[in-house]
Parts: sequence; C-alpha cells; structure tokens
Amino acid sequence: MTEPASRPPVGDTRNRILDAAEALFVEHGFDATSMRMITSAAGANLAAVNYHFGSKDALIQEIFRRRLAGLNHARLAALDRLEAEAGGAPLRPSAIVEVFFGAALEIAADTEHGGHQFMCLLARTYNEPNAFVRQFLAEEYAGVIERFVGALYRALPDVPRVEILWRFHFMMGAMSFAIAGAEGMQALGERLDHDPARLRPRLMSFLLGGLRAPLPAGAVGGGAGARA
Amino acid sequence: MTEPASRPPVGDTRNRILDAAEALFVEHGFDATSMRMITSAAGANLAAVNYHFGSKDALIQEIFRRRLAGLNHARLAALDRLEAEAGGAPLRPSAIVEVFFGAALEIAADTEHGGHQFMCLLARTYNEPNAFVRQFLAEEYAGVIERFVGALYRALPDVPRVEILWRFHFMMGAMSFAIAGAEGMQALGERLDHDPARLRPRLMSFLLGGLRAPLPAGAVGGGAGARA
DNA sequence: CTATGATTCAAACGTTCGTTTGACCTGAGT
DNA sequence: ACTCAGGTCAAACGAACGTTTGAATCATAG
Repeated sequence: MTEPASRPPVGDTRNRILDAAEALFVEHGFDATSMRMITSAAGANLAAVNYHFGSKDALIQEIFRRRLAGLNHARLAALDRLEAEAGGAPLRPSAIVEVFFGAALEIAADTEHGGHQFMCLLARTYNEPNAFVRQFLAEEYAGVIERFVGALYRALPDVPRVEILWRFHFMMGAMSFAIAGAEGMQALGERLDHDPARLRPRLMSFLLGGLRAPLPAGAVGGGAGARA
Repeated sequence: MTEPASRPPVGDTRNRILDAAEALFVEHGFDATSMRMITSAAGANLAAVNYHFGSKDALIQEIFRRRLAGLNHARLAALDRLEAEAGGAPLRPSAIVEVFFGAALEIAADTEHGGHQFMCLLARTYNEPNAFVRQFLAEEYAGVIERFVGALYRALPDVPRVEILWRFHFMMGAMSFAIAGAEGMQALGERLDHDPARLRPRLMSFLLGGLRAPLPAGAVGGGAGARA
C-alpha cells in the first residue's frame, strides 16, 4: 500500500517537514534555511527530506504546490460562478478584484494553519531571483492571470489590455506588501493597527482606486477607466 | 593621502567590486552570490572584498549606502523645495507622490550606470528576510517615510493618518513590482511593452487613483480622499 | 515466526562557503 | 638605497552545505 492511512502516528514525518520548512523559509528565506534546520525543527532525521522529497528544491516545489493548487482552483471556480450568474454580461471590476485578491487575503488571515506564513512566503517569492522557483510560479499562475486579466478587459472595454495587465501587476505588488510587509512597516517608524479584518477593505479600496484611475496621457482612449 | 585621485589605474578595485557585486546580487540574490563570483567578475583577488570592506555583509551595506544616500537626500530636498514654494499651504497629493516615487523611477530608468539594476535589487530587498538588511533599510528610510507621510497627511486632512500609512505601503508595493517585476511579468504569459518612458505615467496614475480612493467603510471620516 | 517493504538513523561523502594568512609587488618619503 | 604603508596574490583555514550510504528499526502479511 502506498498510503497506510491508519491511526495516529501515521506517516506524518512528511507533513511535519512541510510545515517546519514552510515556517523556516518564511523566517530566513530559502538559501538561509538548511536541511539540518528543517529536519531538527520537524523532529526528523537529516536524511528524511531527501527520502520523502528527493531534494531541497523538490521540497520547495511541494510546499508551493500543496497550497497554490487549492488557491488558484478556488479563484477560477469563483470566477466561473460569477460569470455564470452574469449570463454573458460583463462583470463589475470590483467583483473580479474581490475574487482574486480576496482569496489571497482569506488564506493570509488564517494564522492557525500556517496560511498567513505561506502567503508571506509567496508574496516574497514573486521577486525571488532563483530560476526554478520563478519558472514554477510562472507556470502555476499563467492560466489564472490570463483568465482574470481577460475578465477585467471585458469589464473595462475602454481600457487597453496592456494597461490592464500593468495595473494587475501593480495590484499584485500592493497585495504582496499588504500581506508580507506588515512587520517591515512597523520597523519603519509609526504605530499602525494590524487588524487583519481591516486589512481587506483597506487594500480593496486602494486596488479599485488604482484600477479605475484615469488612464495616463499616452494611452489610447485616454478617458477614465470605468464604473465599478 | 586617503584618496590619491591621480590618473587612470587608481584604486578602482573597490569600485569594480561594488559594481560587479551589485549586478550579481540582482541576478542571483545575496546568498546565492559567492565571494568568488564577485571577485572573479570584478577581476580582483578573492581576498579583495575582505580587504576593502571587511566582510560580505559590509559589502552589501556599502552597496545600498552609496546609492540610497543620494536618492533619499534628493527626495527630501525636493520636498523641502515644494513646501517652501507653497509657503505653508498644503501640497497637492500628486506632487508629493511624484517626488517620492518619481525619484525612484528616474534612477530605475538609468540603465547606463546600473541604476536600473540597483532599483531592482532594492525593490526585492524590501521583502528580504535577512535580519541585518531589513534593519539597515528601515533605519535608512524611517525619516524619509515620516516626512512624506506627514506631507500627505497635511494634503489630505480628511484621511486618517493610519490610512495614509497603509496606502503609502501599498504604493511602495506597486512601485516595487513596477521596477523589479517586469521580467517576471513577461513570464506570466502576455506580451507587454516595457518602455520605461511609459512606465512612469502608468504607475503614477495607478498610485494616485489608489491614494485618493474612497476610504473603506470602517475608517473614520468615511468620505472620499481628496482632490489631487 | 519469519520475510518484506517502508521508514528512520548515525555517519560519512565531496563541495563550496566566507574568512584569514603571510609572502610579494609597487611607489612615494627620507 | 632603504623604509614602509597600501595593495594584491596564491594558498589554506575550519565550518557548513546538500546529498548519499548501509545498517537498524518497525509494522504488517504470509
């Protein structure tokens, strides 16, 4: 049998390693987290990572895979539902933005099961120079981005597609900092309430304001974006 | 004499190391760039880094120091000039945003002297987990952020200061992705023109749209932000 | 009870890391 | 000519890295 699925002390070494590695990668980064740190934090033997995953790189990929699959599937399903309800009519931009970025914020609000830690890791990884990590993220996201950018294009027909792509990119940056940068922000001087319940409306109004801002002078169709 | 300042083959090993290290850090990150990569790219001996800088960490700090000092000084000087011209009247939010983020985009547009490379490195480093890099950035930025957030607060008296702080943070995220994420964006599927001359108005209209967006429901003074 | 496959373990592998050392070159000061 | 400080160099340092190995352990199936 491949998965015994019996009672309590099941093959959980694998999961303990995934959880410990995720937390350590958030705290120190990929390169600065050694196999010995991971396995000792997980209470496992040094060889356990290579036994269960094959290599450190494969462990990193598995950490992202197990979380991103659910996230992006939920995003696409929610967009499908929205478009089905609209029955061919273009969606409201705010609804599209809510689906994509709200899904991320919901995971980031889950501090119990490591969701917040993972989203910090993911947000930082967008700018990771490591080649195979970038490629893995790009493959995992390509289809989702295309779907959402397309939906926004239909929702904002006056805005050129390239402008929507750029603004989507800007929105990703704002979300990235909203999730991962809160600690770094407190270091930057001032007090701020870090209530995760208030983060969502804060980020959403900023994102929508940016998305629907008047187009820059050079762009075609130079008018305002559209209604939300 | 400390600086000979004589003719051609002056003590430029130090500068060659700084330039080579900057480029390599952009391409591979801090941890993945070894001293041997740096010194061989700079055409110097392996021991040269420790001789001229003391350690790898000190080299990293010096790379940021020599660039950030000028950038943040220029930002503060431009804000001083703006406030002097206004003669006590609050500034236009768009002018404040232009000064802070325009200064970064100007350096990022300079591909000749490594400005673009450095801004990519800086943008990525905002989310760097490395402890001493974070602290160094925080110290370097604390005063500047406080000045600009204060100016925005006077320009937008209806917006609570904490909301301005958050939106400034979001704007930093958008700028970070605007500068550093362009390559990662192309990997995400679609074609996009990467004309640096168009990047600035694109980002600026997005930032201003977000900054002046209606406040989220929970915030005090729930009205719109302000004029720009 | 024994055989089997999966898992854990201590120990070592070879490599690369950042740093240090001491000799050597060079050019200006006396 | 000699000194001496600033700079460069090849070589080595110990430590930590990711990975591999082969034996020990364990639960279960025959």
